[in-house]
Amino acid sequence: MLQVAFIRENRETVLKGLAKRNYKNAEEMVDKTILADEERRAIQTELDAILAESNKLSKDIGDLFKSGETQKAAILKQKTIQLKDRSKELSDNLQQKSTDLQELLYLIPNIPNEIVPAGTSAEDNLNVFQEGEIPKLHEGAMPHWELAKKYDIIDFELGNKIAGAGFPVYKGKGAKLQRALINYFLDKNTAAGYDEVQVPHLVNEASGFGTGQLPDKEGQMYHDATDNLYLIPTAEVPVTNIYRDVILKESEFPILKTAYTPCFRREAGSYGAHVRGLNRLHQFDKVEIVRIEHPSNSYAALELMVNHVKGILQELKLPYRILRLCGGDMGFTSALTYDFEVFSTAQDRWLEISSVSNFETFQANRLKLRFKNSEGKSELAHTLNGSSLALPRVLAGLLENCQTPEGIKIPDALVPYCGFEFIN
RNA sequence: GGAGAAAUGGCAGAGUGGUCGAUUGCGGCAGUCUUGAAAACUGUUGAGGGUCACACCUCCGGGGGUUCGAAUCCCUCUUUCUCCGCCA
Repeated sequence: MLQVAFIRENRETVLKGLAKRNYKNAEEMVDKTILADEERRAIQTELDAILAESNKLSKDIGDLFKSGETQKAAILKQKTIQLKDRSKELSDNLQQKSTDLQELLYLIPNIPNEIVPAGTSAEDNLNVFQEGEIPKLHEGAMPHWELAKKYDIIDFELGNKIAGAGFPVYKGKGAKLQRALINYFLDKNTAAGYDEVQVPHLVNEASGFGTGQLPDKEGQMYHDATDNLYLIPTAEVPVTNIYRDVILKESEFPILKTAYTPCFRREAGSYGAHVRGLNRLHQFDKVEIVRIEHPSNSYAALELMVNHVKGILQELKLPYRILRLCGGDMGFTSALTYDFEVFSTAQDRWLEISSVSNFETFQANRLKLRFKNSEGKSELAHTLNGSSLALPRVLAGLLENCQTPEGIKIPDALVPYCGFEFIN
């Protein structure tokens, strides 16, 4: 959520940023917001004046009672009763106007960083880096869903029987490889200074609002209506919300957290060839990294995160590229996002495996995540997060790119974690 | 799930209707002393709105009510603790 004072003082910058996102009705929305804010403050000012007067009268009444001048006190009482009617009215108006303003602010996405390319779709993302050799596969090489069946390591039909489409069952070496990847990623992250946490997989409404999943992505999360809890779509939600309503000391920066969690996404309405196998699931595993940073350091931190993920992919020897997302493809809350994609040789397409973003103060403003700056004033912190990494597509890329006529050759870095070199 | 107790500033802990946004202690920060540190002493130290800056307004778990006036009284919800029940 943008700060209303920022919108008020930087109307043109905000409009320019929203244009880059192809945000509809930007001008109307922004002006409505500015107007609502003005109205809110006008009501507040009037209300404050009345409350001040009424506070003063109440004190006087107290004094009069003490000195026994009950007649005079009775006269003042009459006055305060009138003020009370008016203040009640104003405070109702204020509440309504504040809610209106809040609702408008919830609908306005983050302003993209200057270097974010303009564009409307994935086509316009900027390829900023690519490395790793795309292997030449042998005759009869298969996509991962066929390999999964051939070696009996992932059973999609069985998952469908138990829960539904998009809930695979990992079996034998497949299950073990999952566990190996999770441990490997966590170890890489903790070695890089990220502090490991285990967090709830269900979150309340306040947490959903804090990181920006609510109110706009309501339908993408599984929701338990009985207790009003949401299954997390990513560890970003519970981990970042650790710092909701927190005022940090400047010396506490930077804060680095990593967590493994399953992720749940309803992903309603997307079916077809591109969602086969592991490409898109309702439940998947992911290891996440989260940073809370001083505003002056957040873009340096973003670079560190990008390099960290690079390091892992290099060690796994997977061919990958890095995209700087364009305004139209970026998430609602992000100011700058780099997507990592691994090349799936057998499918002949790139698969997104990580998304690393700087949210600047957008989440912090919702979270009320602040720090005391050197002048002793509260200032919003910057939040960042990235996948390090999402399992299913790494697994898909790994199965497809590492396949040989003899079986799947496990990358060296993972062998100590899974205890076998081949799936055959 | 049942019964009882509680919820106050970073922490501890006073405050049961009228200069209480809140005594005090610890912690934090600044200073004095010291070569430096510790100790001691002095000062300072919640958040939000509003203002050029003041003034002023709001907040004592959340919401509502009584009253001219509520941290203090009433209702309600939530959470925590203790006891009982159930249980991986």
